[in-house]
Amino acid sequence: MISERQERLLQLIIEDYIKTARPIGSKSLCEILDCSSATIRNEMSYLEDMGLLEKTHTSSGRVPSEKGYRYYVDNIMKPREIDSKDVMELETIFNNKSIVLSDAISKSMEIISSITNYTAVVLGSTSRFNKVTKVEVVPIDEENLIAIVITDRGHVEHKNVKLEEKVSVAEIKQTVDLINKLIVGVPINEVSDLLEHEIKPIIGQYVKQHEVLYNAFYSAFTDFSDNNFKMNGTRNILMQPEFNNADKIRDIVSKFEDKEFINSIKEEDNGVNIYIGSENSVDDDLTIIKTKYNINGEEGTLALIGPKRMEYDRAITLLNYIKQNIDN
Amino acid sequence: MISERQERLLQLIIEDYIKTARPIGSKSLCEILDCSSATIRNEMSYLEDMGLLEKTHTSSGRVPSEKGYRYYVDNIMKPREIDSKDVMELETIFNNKSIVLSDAISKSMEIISSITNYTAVVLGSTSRFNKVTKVEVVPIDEENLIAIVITDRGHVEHKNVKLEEKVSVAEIKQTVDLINKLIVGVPINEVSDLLEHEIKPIIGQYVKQHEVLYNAFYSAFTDFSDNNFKMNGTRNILMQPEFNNADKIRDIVSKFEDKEFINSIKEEDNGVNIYIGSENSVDDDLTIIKTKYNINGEEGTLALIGPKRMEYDRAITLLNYIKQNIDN
DNA sequence: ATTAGCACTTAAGAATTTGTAGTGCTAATT
DNA sequence: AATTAGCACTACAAATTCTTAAGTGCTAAT
Repeated sequence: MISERQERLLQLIIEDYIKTARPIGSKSLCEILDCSSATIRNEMSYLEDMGLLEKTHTSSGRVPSEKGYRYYVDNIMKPREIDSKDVMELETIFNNKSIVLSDAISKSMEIISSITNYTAVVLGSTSRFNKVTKVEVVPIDEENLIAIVITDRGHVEHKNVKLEEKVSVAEIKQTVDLINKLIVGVPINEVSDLLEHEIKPIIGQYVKQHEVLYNAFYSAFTDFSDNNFKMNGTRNILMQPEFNNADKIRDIVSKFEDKEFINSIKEEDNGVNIYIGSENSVDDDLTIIKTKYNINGEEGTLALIGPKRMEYDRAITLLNYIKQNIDN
Repeated sequence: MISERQERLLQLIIEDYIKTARPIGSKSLCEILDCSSATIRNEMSYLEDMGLLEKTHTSSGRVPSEKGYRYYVDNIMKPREIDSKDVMELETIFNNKSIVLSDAISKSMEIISSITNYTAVVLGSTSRFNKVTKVEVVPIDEENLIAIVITDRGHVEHKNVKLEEKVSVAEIKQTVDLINKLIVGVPINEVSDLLEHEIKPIIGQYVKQHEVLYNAFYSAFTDFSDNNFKMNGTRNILMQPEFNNADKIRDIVSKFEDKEFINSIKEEDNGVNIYIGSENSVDDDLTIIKTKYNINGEEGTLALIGPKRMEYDRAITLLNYIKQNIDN
């Protein structure tokens, strides 16, 4: 068990370390805890035995361990009130009635990145439950056409398609009409099945060059994974003093280059999830806090990436604020 | 003036330095140039006086100066035949008839980045001369709609629009029909003018809530600058030994974060342009080679970013190869 | 339970040493 | 006149040592 004083000590060490990024020595806390450095050393030693603190070398001050941060987040930290300075800019975004939600989200994450100096990620993806509202095809010339799919939640997907052979405009129109008749209202995760099993045979009956056209549309409809991915303030995280090392920075930049990296983290629950160091699969030296939103079938992921000594309370509060605003 | 032997020496030094990234000493070239190191030192000293070589310190070997690279590119280097290994993968992409040009470009730049270990950039933008083929509006609910604009060259732009007040479906349809009637065939750079001076007054006559609708469409049509920007292999450039320094890497990453950075370089001519070090406005330690394509009104920029000791001949040849393939 | 006191540890920085890869210059050689 | 051998010199780079400062743990006294 951990005494009240020990918990208070842990809090002081973590919060100091978050600010300064330097190991904390026993002497520096004497006044605050109103006892001698020896006493503090004893307590520190106990916290180290519990795995909550670490030393960088035998005679160094203490640094929070991953477990220490976890303890702090779970037991000590209180979700702080959102800062009035912070909220100002964000509020104007969400109050602006003429701004579309997805833009509001991007914009607000930009702001969060810049005020926290962490890296913000928005990964918007269309829910599988979006239903097709309309399929539109615009011929460009005899070989090229554009297929556009619109869902009931306002998601638009378009794809340039190159036909391997020339196909008459009439046939294209016929095909599209057929598809439209059969496909509207179908959730997009069922589209490819439907295409293959129901629509394909029918096209075959009516359309001469059905193979060519079918292939073209099939590829247009199945490639729905064109996620919109936005990252703000990559540089911010690199500026943190713990990453003052060329190889470490290269490593992080490399990881960020794969746009799927954020998906490698499995969600725990529906709230704001915190992955400290090795709890995330991206990098042991990073903390990633992450949440999902799902508003009318448009779903997405928000994440904030910082060093392990992140200002947890502030970051969580901010991310929560955005989530609240999206959900309302 | 520079003698033949001096030019040969310069070439040897540059090509060696491109490979090794280490200063070249006089002794190492004795055998190749068939003379003593003292002679080479004399020649080197002359090349240094000409500003083509530099030393990192008084007793170091020589390193090419920016002027040296420039001389090399302008006078010594011969555009080398494209490597058969390099061309293989690229060829299959451009020979694949069912792949759309813009995808072929992205894909091939990806490959170039990975085989050269430089960073590749594709910045596609729609030419101002694309003409509007169709305007489509899909209502999502009473407050939201999607405006889609398609051009004759296959460019699709869509925008979610939030109406400040509820507008009847009939009115929306009326407005769209009006716009469609007047706007099809107009180059997109003239659209906003047309909207303002010709269409606005007409909408005013027929449509009750013309203000709301007009504002919505105006913002949808003017925001055409949604360039598609792709960068491959950011990490590659950071791995170069000359950037083995945390601050330098941070600096470069920061510069790359602004998607407009590549536009800050002014094109010289229509071919493949080379900007060595301070010749580009991005970073004194980088060389950027850059070219434009314009095929049927779809135009864009390709760039390859490497260290100053870039394999100029190879990089130029590769970029040229892509350009050729796009143009045909 | 707390604390004063002291021996001990380690990293980090400064100063010193040593080695090495190179230079420039001069005088001799071709 | 161009080339080269020879040598004194330079500056970094890597290894070594020295010094300091900030911390610890432990013991014995309070």
